[in-house]
Amino acid sequence: MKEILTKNLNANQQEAVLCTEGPLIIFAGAGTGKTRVITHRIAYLLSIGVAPWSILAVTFTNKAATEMKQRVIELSHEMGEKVWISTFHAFCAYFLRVEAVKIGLNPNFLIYDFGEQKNVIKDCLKDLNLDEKKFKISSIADKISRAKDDLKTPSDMAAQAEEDGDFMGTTIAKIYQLYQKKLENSGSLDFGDLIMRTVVSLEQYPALLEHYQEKYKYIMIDEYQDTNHAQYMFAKLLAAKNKNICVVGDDDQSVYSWRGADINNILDFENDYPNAKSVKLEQNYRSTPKILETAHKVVRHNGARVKKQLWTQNPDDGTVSVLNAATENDEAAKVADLISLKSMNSGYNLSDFAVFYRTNAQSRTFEDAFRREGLPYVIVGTLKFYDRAEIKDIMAYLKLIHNPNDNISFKRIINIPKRGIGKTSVETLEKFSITKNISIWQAIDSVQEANLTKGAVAALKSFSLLIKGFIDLKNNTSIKDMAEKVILHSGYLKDLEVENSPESRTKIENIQELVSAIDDFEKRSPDKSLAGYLTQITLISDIDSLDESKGKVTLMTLHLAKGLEFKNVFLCGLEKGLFPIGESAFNPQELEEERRLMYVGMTRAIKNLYLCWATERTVYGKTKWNMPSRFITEAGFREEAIERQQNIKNFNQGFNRIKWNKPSNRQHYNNFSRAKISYRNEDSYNYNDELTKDEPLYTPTSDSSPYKIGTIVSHPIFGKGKIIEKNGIGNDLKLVVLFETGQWKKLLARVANLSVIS
DNA sequence: TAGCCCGGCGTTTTT
DNA sequence: CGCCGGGCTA
Repeated sequence: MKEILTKNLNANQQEAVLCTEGPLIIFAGAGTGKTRVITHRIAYLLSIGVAPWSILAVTFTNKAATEMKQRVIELSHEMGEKVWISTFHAFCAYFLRVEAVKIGLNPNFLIYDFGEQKNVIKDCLKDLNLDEKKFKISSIADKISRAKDDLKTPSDMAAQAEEDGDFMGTTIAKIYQLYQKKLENSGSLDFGDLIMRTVVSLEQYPALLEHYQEKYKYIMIDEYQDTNHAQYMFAKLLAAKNKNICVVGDDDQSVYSWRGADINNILDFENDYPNAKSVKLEQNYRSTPKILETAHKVVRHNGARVKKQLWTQNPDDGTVSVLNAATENDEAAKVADLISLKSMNSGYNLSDFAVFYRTNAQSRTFEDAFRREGLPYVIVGTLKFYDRAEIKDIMAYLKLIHNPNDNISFKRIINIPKRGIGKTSVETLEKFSITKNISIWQAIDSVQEANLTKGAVAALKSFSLLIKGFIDLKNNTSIKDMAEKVILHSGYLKDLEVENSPESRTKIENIQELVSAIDDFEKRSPDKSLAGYLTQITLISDIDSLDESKGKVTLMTLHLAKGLEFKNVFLCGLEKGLFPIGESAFNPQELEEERRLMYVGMTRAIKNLYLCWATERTVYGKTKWNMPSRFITEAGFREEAIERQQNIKNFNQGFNRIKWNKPSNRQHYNNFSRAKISYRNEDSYNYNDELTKDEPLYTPTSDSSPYKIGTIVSHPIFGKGKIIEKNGIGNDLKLVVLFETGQWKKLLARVANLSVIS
């Protein structure tokens, strides 16, 4: 068995797999077979007689957890099924549900997502008479979340603020306190509570802690570099008895400090567990040596890191190159061109391409360019399916049916669809409920006392009847039927049907999708309760369903790219001020995190890596001239010369001529390549010839040459390329060809020796 | 109560 | 530039 489980592993991987007892830290660099090691280690534990229910493996994403679980099952079959593999949050939610009574928690608690958290905070500000302009909701939400990450209670926060003489902090502590009270009143927990309540309960109830310590004799924590203090304590408490804790991570890929992750957890592991064994996985199975070298050149600029360097036996093919564009539209157009070129002529599928950017706002130009080019793409975003308004509305109904005291859900749907219960009515009712110390729902029953208009009272009564009707059905109706009844009887669907706009039709489709997702859940999940469903929903995200994007280019932020790999990667917007973003260049710690993000992005690439930047970029309606990102120079691309051509005016005339005379799909090549900038490293040249200033960019329509814009050609030295500009005719015909390496050349057709491919 | 207009604001976001 | 939310008006 041991042989079977280790024969496909390298020496270091084997060492990690076979080390089962005592604390172990595995530094697993990008693409070094981390999941392989974790899953084999679990399988090995099972093979030597460890009971499956005594192994606990936690990660951060559902995607990682699902994948891990699947691979463990492949290796260990039924035994693998019984191993607990999940996210921190899912485990804690389960723990709190099971132990709720013991630890004084409402066992029917639901989980508030970020949007609901913000609504609660908004209510708190109103109650405390605080100005939303002074106390920004999202920043308060952030502070409260960070406090929970650090296991700080409202009074901890208040004490700290007083010690520091921090008036703002004192107020935030008050908000935090009220916020907790409101969560408790509505029987809800937020994400941070899941972890914090678990840790606090384990600390508070020694018998409980001992039980779980006994149960989980082997603990594995994935992505350890991203753990926050609460998660760190969680692992530490559970492992304290048996000390069989195995953490896996890569300090070079820690990019979530702004969410409370503490990179010191991984850096200090060997101090926490003095007899810990440490294994470094440095052989990379993903990328070319060139990509790894370039990525290392960047990340080695960081001070706070464990020294290590990835190496590989992979062949040294593929390219790393810098792609400069004139504007953000030009950047997107060039990327789109390269992708269509390579996918049509070099045997790549569209799903082999990914475009990464630092901010979500950058996705727009790519969407435009891809649509123009007819390239299918998928944006993996933060807007989850379950974040869509119509989905949240239906979910709010379900939540309210589950727990009518949920004020946030109540307020969300009280007037959706419109029932004539406006802001003022709700406000009056809520104030009334606060004075009576009951939920808004409960207040409806004594609504006569609340000084409301007759119409509002009647509307509230009928709303109350509607919800009560649903509640009566709750125990003998499936969730799917319940959802369908809600959609129908609330009038929600009817409103959308009457509207009959493209948007409303999309909403109806989404709602239908929700119903089938619910159906699916009820068929597959062992826990078919409404509470089970609502919990599961809150804990999933967009990226979990990424696999479906076959045949499409993937667009996403760098943060979402972690853990993925693509044959061709475009890192875009590599400009000063954009990446590293904002002021972070001035703060060493933030700069190092940005650099790790760059490293994460680079190490996603299997074959070809493009570092893209635009000389000019319009952000928030303002056009700015940019310098290339320091990460480009750190990657070893020497800045040979930067000389900007300012002749934009002349150029725009050319643009206009193209636009009016030939409204083709090429118009996004306006102000093409005005920057004369060249970069080189050892074996990757990227020299942009300067275009002659006065040439007309107008392309004659009567032209018999085989070279058209969009034609794919092959050059004896530069390889395959696509014609993206042409000027002149006959012997003077000049072409601008964008080659697969990302470099582009201006060529005189007469002498260039091009052959037409398609 | 509901719809419109204006002003402020705009990193990243595993759960 | 474009979105969202608050405040004002019909």
